[in-house]
Amino acid sequence: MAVDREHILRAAAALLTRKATSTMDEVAKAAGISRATLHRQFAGRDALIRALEALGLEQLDAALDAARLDEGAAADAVHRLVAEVEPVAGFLAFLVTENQLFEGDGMNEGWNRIDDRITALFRRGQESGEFRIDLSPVWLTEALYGLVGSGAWAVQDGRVAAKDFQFMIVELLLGGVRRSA
Amino acid sequence: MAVDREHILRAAAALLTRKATSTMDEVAKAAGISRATLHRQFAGRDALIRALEALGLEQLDAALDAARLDEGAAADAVHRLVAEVEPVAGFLAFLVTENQLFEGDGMNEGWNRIDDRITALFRRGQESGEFRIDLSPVWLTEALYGLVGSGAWAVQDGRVAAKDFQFMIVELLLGGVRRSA
DNA sequence: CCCGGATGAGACAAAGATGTCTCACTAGAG
DNA sequence: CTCTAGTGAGACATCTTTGTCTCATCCGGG
Repeated sequence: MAVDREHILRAAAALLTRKATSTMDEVAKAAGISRATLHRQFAGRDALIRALEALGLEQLDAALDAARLDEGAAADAVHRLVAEVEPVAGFLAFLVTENQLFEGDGMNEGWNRIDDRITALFRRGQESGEFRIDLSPVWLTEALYGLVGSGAWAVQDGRVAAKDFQFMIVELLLGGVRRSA
Repeated sequence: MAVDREHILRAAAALLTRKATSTMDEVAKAAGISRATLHRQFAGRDALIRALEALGLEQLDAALDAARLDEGAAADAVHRLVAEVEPVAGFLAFLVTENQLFEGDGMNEGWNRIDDRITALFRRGQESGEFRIDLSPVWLTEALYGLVGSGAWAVQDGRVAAKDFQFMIVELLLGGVRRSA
């Protein structure tokens, strides 16, 4: 009878990605449980958001692992990265927005780890001569987040086709990063 | 003794750009007026947000006018566009985020006008042969929003220098759009 | 100088969300 | 079958924000 904590988080993520201001009651209904049970699993809204953050970081880390960022050409790694991140793009956009609210207090160290891994990829591309060096790896990482977020929203709003997600982002990003540009 | 409505809006924009969940009381304090007076000027929070939206659209329209999007090379127009938009980048990011909450109901027609003007610029660049044609103007417009938003946040968080704002965005965007990429 | 309109401060109720608690019910283990 | 832990439903108080209202005060125009 034990509720599936993972299931609750995924339902909450799906709902909050669409409507970030959903109430605990709405989250509970979306997960198919009562508000009381939701509260038994997560002490409060903050705890739920933190748990979602942990889940998102976990999924991102897994995506980065699957993308094998330190193998082969950096450009190919970017391709794999965007491909692996696509399934969690909407969720990521939600977390990034939500994270901006946590200004100052307890910034989860996990974000720095993700940032570092992606930044390292861009730096590797620069050092290998694949990428131009007049755009900092930190900015490229931020830009990637922005493009992924824009892509996720554009797809969700139906302004662009979902099948073009990877192509659009990778082509635009790499085109600007490629040294031959 | 009449309060400066424009001043209130600018103060509200500056505050809400940093903390989107600020209360009416905080907004009033930031504007240097009482909550009662704030309420006399704007019927409620919704009215305030709508007024901010109108202000933002007005500023964006002015920025687009100043950028003379239909003059000269499309790439140069993009340069001018980013330069003109920079001062309102943070504000724009706030409005775009806030706008996503207004799902469905009264979408302000002004956004479509802005979208159309920028989309037309990219289309012009494609038709003149300056820009590659395998990335849709609609996506490029969305991507520009994403990059501007990322740039604004990165500058605000101190991750990149403010003086690099234009260069970073234009170089990354154009590099991906330039046909020779 | 006097008056009117606007403001600031604060009280007040209403609404929404949250967190806690109780109680009946049910599924599953033993 | 019985017992128990976990669940759903809902009541309840609390907190925050919002929107309204009143009243004293102040500033400027006539």
